[in-house]
Amino acid sequence: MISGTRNIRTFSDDEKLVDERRRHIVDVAIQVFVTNGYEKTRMSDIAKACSMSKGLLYHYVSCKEDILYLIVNDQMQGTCRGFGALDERTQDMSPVEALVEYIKYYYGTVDRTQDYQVFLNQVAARLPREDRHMLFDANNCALKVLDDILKRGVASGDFETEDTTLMAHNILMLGRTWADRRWFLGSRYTFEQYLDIQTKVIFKTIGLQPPANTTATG
Amino acid sequence: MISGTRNIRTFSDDEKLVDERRRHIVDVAIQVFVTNGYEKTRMSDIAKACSMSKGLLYHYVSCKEDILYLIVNDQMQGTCRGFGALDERTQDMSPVEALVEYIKYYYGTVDRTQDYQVFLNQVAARLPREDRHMLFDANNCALKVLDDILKRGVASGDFETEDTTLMAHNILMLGRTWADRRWFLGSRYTFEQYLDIQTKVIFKTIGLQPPANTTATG
Amino acid sequence: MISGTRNIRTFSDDEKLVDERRRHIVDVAIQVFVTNGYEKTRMSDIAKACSMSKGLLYHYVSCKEDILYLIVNDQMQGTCRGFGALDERTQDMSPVEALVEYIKYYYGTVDRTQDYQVFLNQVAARLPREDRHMLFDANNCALKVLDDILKRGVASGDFETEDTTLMAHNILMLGRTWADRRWFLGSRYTFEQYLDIQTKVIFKTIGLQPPANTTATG
Amino acid sequence: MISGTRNIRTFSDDEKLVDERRRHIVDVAIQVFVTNGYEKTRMSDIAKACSMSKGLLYHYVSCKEDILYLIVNDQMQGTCRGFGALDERTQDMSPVEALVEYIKYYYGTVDRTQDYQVFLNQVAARLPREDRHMLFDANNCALKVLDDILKRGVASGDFETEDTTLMAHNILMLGRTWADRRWFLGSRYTFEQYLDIQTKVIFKTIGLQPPANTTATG
DNA sequence: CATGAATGAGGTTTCATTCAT
DNA sequence: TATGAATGAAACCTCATTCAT
Repeated sequence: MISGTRNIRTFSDDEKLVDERRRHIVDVAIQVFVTNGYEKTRMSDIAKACSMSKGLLYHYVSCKEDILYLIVNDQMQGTCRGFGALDERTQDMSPVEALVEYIKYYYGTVDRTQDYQVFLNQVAARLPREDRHMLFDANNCALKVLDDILKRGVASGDFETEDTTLMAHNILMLGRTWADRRWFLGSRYTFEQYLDIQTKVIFKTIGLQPPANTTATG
Repeated sequence: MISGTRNIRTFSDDEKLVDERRRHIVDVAIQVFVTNGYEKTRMSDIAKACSMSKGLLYHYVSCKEDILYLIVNDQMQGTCRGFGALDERTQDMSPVEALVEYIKYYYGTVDRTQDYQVFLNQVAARLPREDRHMLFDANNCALKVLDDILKRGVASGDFETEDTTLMAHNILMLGRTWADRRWFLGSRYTFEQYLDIQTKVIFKTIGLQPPANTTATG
Repeated sequence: MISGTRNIRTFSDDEKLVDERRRHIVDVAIQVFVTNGYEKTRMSDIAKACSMSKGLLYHYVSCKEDILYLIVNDQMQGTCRGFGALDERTQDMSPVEALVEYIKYYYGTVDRTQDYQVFLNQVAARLPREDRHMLFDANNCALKVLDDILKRGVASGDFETEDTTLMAHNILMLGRTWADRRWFLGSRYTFEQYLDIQTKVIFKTIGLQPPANTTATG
Repeated sequence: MISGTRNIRTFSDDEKLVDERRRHIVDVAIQVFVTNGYEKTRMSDIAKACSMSKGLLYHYVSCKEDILYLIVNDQMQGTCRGFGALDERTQDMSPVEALVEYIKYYYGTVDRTQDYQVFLNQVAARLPREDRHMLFDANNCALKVLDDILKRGVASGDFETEDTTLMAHNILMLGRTWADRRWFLGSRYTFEQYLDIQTKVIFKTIGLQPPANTTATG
């Protein structure tokens, strides 16, 4: 399930076990990496956090970089799956509803994966060049869905914007910011407030009246 | 001149020489760090790039982290100085003029220091906690000036925005994005185009007509 | 049957099964060792090549060195048995016939066990001191039989040589050489040619006319 | 001077020092390898034997295999140089004198480098394929000189042998044997005796009267 | 009897930092 | 002031061996 394109050496033939263990390793390692930083984290730290011996860890992964790959790949697949579902879900909505749904979904995701977002900033440059495409792919996944919504809105006359792609990009970036600058934003707004205000700002930017009720739960 | 709050061990008494050498180290090291990453860069790499021996490098710096500190500190001081000057320069302008000037200045700075911006993402988490304040300070420096401009604009009725601080923050973030996402934006826009479009977007967001002529070259 | 002096731990009481399995392990392991080298071969490689689990392998052998011991011991016993039979077979022959028979037999053995011979060079120094005697024993086995033949030949006036033991040793060494230097000799002679020429050389060395017909196929 | 074809990573630019240190490492490491075996020897063992820290050892050598390469390369170059000189020295001699000189030289070399010869047997199979040529080269070096001598002797009617190359090879192998089987030969002969007897045997093999006086020093 | 997941000691290699010259 | 040889702690990774199932 985490297994993407790259093939990672294993000493076990039990595919189910390997997936399970890698799932565990990914879940644990990301926490350790986020806390200590990628470079400062030793393989033994990860092993300990996984309640495994170093040796066993190396049964499922052939080197430290593999873990990085697994983490990024896992997140990227999750991202794409999430936006795929969102895309379908918003097909029947009006552009405005779809936009609101999108923002709510994406900003929520950022909020839930703050640690990962920050971590990604640190390690993106470390990823071997042949693996960078994952970042592009995930970005495009997210962008495409929003771009479509904006295009529909422009076509229907709901939205005013010259460049839907840049607008989509901007909306994404302001979401990402919630993670990048939590040390600044976190002390000023709750997530709900941030979502609310930014939604209003975005609405205004594309020439819409602010939504009556953005957050579903109120 | 680069020496901020932190005191860094030196074996030299000639303060002028120390500053000169540190200036050189900072300028060179940032390039090396940006190219290879902080962790992958060895002290000997830096020494070689500086045309110094390792021993001499350690005359001006007591450890690798010192170099990181010097780099960030240098940039942060530059930032604050720049925004200080900008602040004075915009005092006599109308809010609209000041805003345009601000955006032009900040986005230009981001463009010129792209590498540093990206590098900072990687190493921010590595900075010892007692040095993180530099990031806050630089951020506040930049934010304060813009916030003032926005507040003046709101007061004068030129701008419409509920939360000037968030708006200022957004404007900054969209500038930073030019560096963070150059792999996406760089292939779609020249810097001038990006500046132009984002200025328009910002204007719309705060209820202004787009400026007649934002970029100097038109 | 393979079990020599040393007692090797087993988890099985079924002696016949143990012998059978060890026979298999020895036959397979020597191939793997010869291909990869003793040190580079992992126990899991051997287990896999034997179509066993590592655990089962350890039922018949207590450590890696045991396998080495079993291999050398097996070969050494085979050698001694072979030369024992040869000894009996040549008792009734004339010294000249016996010598020819000996050379044919020994050189043929070397040819058939080339890999083992080369392998032995690599690992002889690795054998624990208390197991080295196997090499001496096998050497003496082979030497004794030949020495006897030469002595008979000298006594009968057929052979001329001052030092039968050294002569015997030389004859053995030139046989071993077929394995040691196959990268040189193999491209110049077939085994039959090599056997033929060396037999002639040996004959001349001990003052005999070359044999009319040494190899069976002529 | 030890530097052959392969380029080995260094952290020092002082070529003279590097050569000197590598010379030392080679001289020491071969002793350690011979005593403990290549695989059982740890880099720290070599470092200690060289009175260096592990780290310094790695300044002159990039991995354990490099040391093996240096040793083999060094010996092989020494071999070729030695046989080159021998070749020149024997040009003006009669074939018989040249042969005696050759045997004395080669067998003496084997005697002096016993440890290395045995070591080479152990590690030949470990050498990366691209480095094996060194063994061929050294072998050919030695063989060529002897082959020439034998050919001259055959041409002059001094020697009788059908196949000079095989004869040369045999002579070499019986020399090598002094090292390979010192555990057998060493207890029966002194080196001088061995040299003496084998010279006689070789003489007889090529149809010569035994030399009046083989060992120069008597 | 049979399996292969699990262990952890131990080996190789790296590199920030020191210090004699 | 300037050098770079030297150090050694610490990281990564391997694999013989064990043992619960």
